[in-house]
Amino acid sequence: MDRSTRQSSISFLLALDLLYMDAVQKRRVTLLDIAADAGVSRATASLVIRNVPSVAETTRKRVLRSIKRLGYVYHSGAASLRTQRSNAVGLIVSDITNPFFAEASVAIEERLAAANYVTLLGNTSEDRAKEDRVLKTMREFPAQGILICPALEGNASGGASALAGQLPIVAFARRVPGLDYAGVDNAQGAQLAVEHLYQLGYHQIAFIGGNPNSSASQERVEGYQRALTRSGLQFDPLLVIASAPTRRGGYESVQKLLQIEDRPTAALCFNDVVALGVIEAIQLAGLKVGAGFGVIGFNNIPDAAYSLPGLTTIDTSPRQLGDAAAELLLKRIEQPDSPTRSIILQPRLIVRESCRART
Amino acid sequence: MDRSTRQSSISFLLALDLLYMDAVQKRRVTLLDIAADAGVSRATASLVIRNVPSVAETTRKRVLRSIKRLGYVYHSGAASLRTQRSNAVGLIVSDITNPFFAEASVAIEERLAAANYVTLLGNTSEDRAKEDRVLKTMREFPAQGILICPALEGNASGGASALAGQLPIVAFARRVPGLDYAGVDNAQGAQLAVEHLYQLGYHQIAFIGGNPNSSASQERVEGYQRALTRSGLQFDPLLVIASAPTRRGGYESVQKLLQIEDRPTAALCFNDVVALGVIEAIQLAGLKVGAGFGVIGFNNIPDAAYSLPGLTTIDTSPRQLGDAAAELLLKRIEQPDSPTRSIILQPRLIVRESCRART
DNA sequence: GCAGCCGTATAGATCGATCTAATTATTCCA
DNA sequence: TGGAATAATTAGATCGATCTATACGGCTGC
Repeated sequence: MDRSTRQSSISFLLALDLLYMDAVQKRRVTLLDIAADAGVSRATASLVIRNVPSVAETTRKRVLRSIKRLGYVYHSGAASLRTQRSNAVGLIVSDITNPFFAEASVAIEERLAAANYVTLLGNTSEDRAKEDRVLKTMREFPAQGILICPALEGNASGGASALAGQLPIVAFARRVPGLDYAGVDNAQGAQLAVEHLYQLGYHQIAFIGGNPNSSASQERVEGYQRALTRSGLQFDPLLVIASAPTRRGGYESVQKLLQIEDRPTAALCFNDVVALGVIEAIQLAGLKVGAGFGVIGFNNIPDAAYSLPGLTTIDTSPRQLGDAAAELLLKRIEQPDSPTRSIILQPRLIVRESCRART
Repeated sequence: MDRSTRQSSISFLLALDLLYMDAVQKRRVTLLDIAADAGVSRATASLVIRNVPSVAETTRKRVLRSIKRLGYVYHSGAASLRTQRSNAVGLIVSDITNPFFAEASVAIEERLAAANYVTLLGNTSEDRAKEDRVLKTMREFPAQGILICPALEGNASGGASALAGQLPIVAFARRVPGLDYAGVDNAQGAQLAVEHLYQLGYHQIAFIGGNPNSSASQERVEGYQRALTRSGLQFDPLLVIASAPTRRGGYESVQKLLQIEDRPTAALCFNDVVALGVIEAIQLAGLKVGAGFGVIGFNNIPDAAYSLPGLTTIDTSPRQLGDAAAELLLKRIEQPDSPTRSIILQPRLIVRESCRART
């Protein structure tokens, strides 16, 4: 069946086609079919589906009727090839199982969808090799831009850095040298937390959790240290206990914490999930979270409000973060050669019951 | 600059091109450029990048060198158009913020990536309108198949059902009539839980959480009811308390629970997150979770092991679920006309401390 | 009556790959 | 050494849309 002859003997071949569709194979209905059916050219049909105003009302109606009648489905892949815009953006997350990233991802997906982009998801599970694979796939797709929270291990995303000039790409939550960045003022957040603890009378403060490779962790430790110094307290590297950023990580860190002589009276945790693990373990050890032992988290995930005791934490609003990151990327797609930008969100202290005035 | 003339006067124009690339605009390097540079045809270049063996070793090397030299990037979008395979699959989740779905999504993304598919993410936030929009976008993309956990509100995904014949599509975690389905034997899980409670001496058992519109919830309530009956207990609709499937939902449900005369002594919760909320609220009310009041969750999320007390729960292995769902979809993409299939995973009881023998 | 213009419609080239069918090089064996 | 068999290569069509440049009919105004 020769495609180019179809236009000439419209209705006859159409009937044939419909028969074939059910019996042999469902051939895709294309603009050419629509054009033939409506008695216009491919070009005109294209104008109609794109809502270009220069089409006479009567023809538009006729084309729309054909579209409905034949069950036409738009093929954006084909359009992408011609327009050179795939309307796809890659979202690379180190661990979408982490509530903070999950929230941020939702915000990103929403913002992108609103701007008419499809989100390509890649979860790296903190694995650099997987990250490189995903990056490659997305670039070849080709995605019009990429949002990435780089996997840890090593200090920066080599793959992502390398693409910097070639593809709009924005880092979020973790810095990558040379890239646009949306993040939280981690140092400031940690500082707020430590000052709060200090004012309540906690003077032996540990920092629990976080991977030393992550910029987020580095910045938080930095703020922690700065606040200690400003309050006239001594910074002791032994009080910084690294762990996986999970509940389990927090739980297990407490064992180390309890072995320290001159045992800490409070802990600033890398994030809320870690903090919840710390709380369980501390309580299990017979200490009283809230009065005897102060705990502060980071991120203010929904669960934080419903733990017992309620978790005092630093709000970092992942949704805003995701929104900001998506916004940065959209801007960069528009202007690929603009200078790199950063958006740093200011965190807030949320006071609950997990650290009250020390008795 | 005429594209078709380029092939004839290779090196001269190439030099020009490179100059232009930096200065004016970076034109994409295509297979035609590679072919010209390597002194072969477009077709041969294509054979090389696809690793087709029928290419002489010397030409292969020559082409590969050109690819590297010109910095060629494969364009799968163009290939998709020709091969009619986009290598993209849509993943539509009602709420990826829910740890259960997050885990399942990770497994899905991994399985799809292994099969060389890109995952298009759509988060519906339980919003049917958003769901329809996402479905449309993905169908037009065009995705080769779709994995969907339909949004609630109404009882079935109208949009998804409608696409059943036209596009490979698999439902997971929540049933959709007429579609392939990967899910958990919810009734069986609930039954295990109730039997466990009964044997430990809890005879006044409530069911907390879950949206009556979700098939998962319906099935769990069904199993709950069946187990009660088998154990010779009375089913009381008042003991079934609906709520959002969140920590907050569980927390708030406890208020209603405590107002019931002849107050329940145990609760089977719709999921672990709800259960954690229930535990907090119950403890706040001065009851003792574990001995005085039994709580069982559903899903066995990582947090369940680290709550205090450890949460007895029904393991539903979201990763396996995601894996099974992806598997179903891949099979259906291969054989679009095969009869619909279901994979129902069998849950296991995980005993921890949140319900011990009733004292 | 004719140039000029506006509103519509369209033919044909194009995006960047792959596929088909045919062509050219090379090898092998009688 | 000739001719068949096999290996390697390629021209041109194709996927399904959009874009550019042009054509055409009708209307205005001088």
